[in-house]
Amino acid sequence: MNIKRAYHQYCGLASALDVLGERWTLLIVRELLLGPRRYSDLLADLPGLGTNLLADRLKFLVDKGVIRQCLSRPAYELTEAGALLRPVVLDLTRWGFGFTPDKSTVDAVRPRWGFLAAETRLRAEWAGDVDEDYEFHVDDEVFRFEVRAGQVQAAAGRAPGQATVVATADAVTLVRLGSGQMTAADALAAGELTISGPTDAVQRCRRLLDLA
Amino acid sequence: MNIKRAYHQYCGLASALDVLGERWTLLIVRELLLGPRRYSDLLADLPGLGTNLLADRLKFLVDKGVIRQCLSRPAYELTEAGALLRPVVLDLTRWGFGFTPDKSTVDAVRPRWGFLAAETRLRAEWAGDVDEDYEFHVDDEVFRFEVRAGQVQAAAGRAPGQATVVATADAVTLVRLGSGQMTAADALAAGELTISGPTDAVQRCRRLLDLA
DNA sequence: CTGCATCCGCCTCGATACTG
DNA sequence: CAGTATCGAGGCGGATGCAG
Repeated sequence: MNIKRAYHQYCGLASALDVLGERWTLLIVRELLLGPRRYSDLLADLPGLGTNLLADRLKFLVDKGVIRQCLSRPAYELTEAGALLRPVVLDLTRWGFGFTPDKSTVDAVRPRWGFLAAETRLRAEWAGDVDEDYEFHVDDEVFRFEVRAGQVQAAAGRAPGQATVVATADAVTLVRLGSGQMTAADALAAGELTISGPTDAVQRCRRLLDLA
Repeated sequence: MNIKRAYHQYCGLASALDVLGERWTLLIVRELLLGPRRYSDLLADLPGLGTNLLADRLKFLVDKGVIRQCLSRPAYELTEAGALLRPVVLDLTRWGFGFTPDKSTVDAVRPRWGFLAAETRLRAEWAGDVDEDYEFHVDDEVFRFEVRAGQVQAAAGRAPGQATVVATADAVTLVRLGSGQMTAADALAAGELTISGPTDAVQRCRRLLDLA
């Protein structure tokens, strides 16, 4: 059980795949990108993943230093090394949109996958020198972008204070937007995406997320 | 055989992994990053990969539009969609260097993996407004960076014309450099890396590849 | 020899049942 | 709730066969 299959290649990519290459592993990382999650949450959001396999993967990732158990709560979170995977996951997600078919009934959808699709459109260089939060209400869950000093942070949950802008959409719409199957203009016109708040802040939010 | 295991998630990352997530797939893409390669080359450079599995993977990637058979030669090459994976592969490689152990005798090494490690250090924003080629002689193979109008292209083989700079190193040294196990200064001092050419061009080459 | 296809043993995966 | 134990099915790895 401890003898894992490895590529045994002296190469960074092979090393990365020795850690992340097995089935479900990168999807578990994706689930943790927006903050800590519990075992049962992961299991519920990854249909088809067996409970034994989830336990194996979590143990392995903890051992590799990609994730860790939270100190305060019974949950898992990314370590600093794991958080470095965010650009990789976003790049891969963008690339994968070229292969995402139209929503079929057999496909599962989750609010955070929609929010992740929104994040793939994030152009951090447009983060103005403002201090504001943009909330995304996706189906029944809430996420946010925190803009601070030209940096943008994505996380689950409501904004700490009052959000400057509140966007509302369902997950399918956000994935359609991210994959280019639908334009922001169309989604807004159809009422499938709403962005409310002060006009100038809404403009900044739309520019930041390429929702022109 | 045609019923492949898929995640059935409406998410770009899951779509990407449905294409790239199986064993060996991304390593095959890596092998094609520097130009077309033949079936037997791939087999030789991917020890442990069975011949049937390589045939399956190639067929699958052709079907997905990530690679294609060359028209002129009996070889496979990346399509435009496949070439878009370059930043993903480079990012993953960089990340994986954090998990690359010191060279052990059981690990395979290939010249192009060394060159890839060099490319992970490429900072295209430092590509000056020059027209020159930097050749890398890695073990018994030759690769090059072509700098043209602020863009950099990496490929296998000698430079079309006369290379402005010629760097020489073995693959292990380049992976050590890429993974931060060794500094360029140390490699140069030890003679494990040599960079020859006009002084100013050598400087540009070193700056471009963070070999200060 | 190159470019695969076939066969076989093993290990991983996925589902279910069970436990602290 | 958070895992562990078990087991059938299928993907994987290695050896071999075979056509061009």
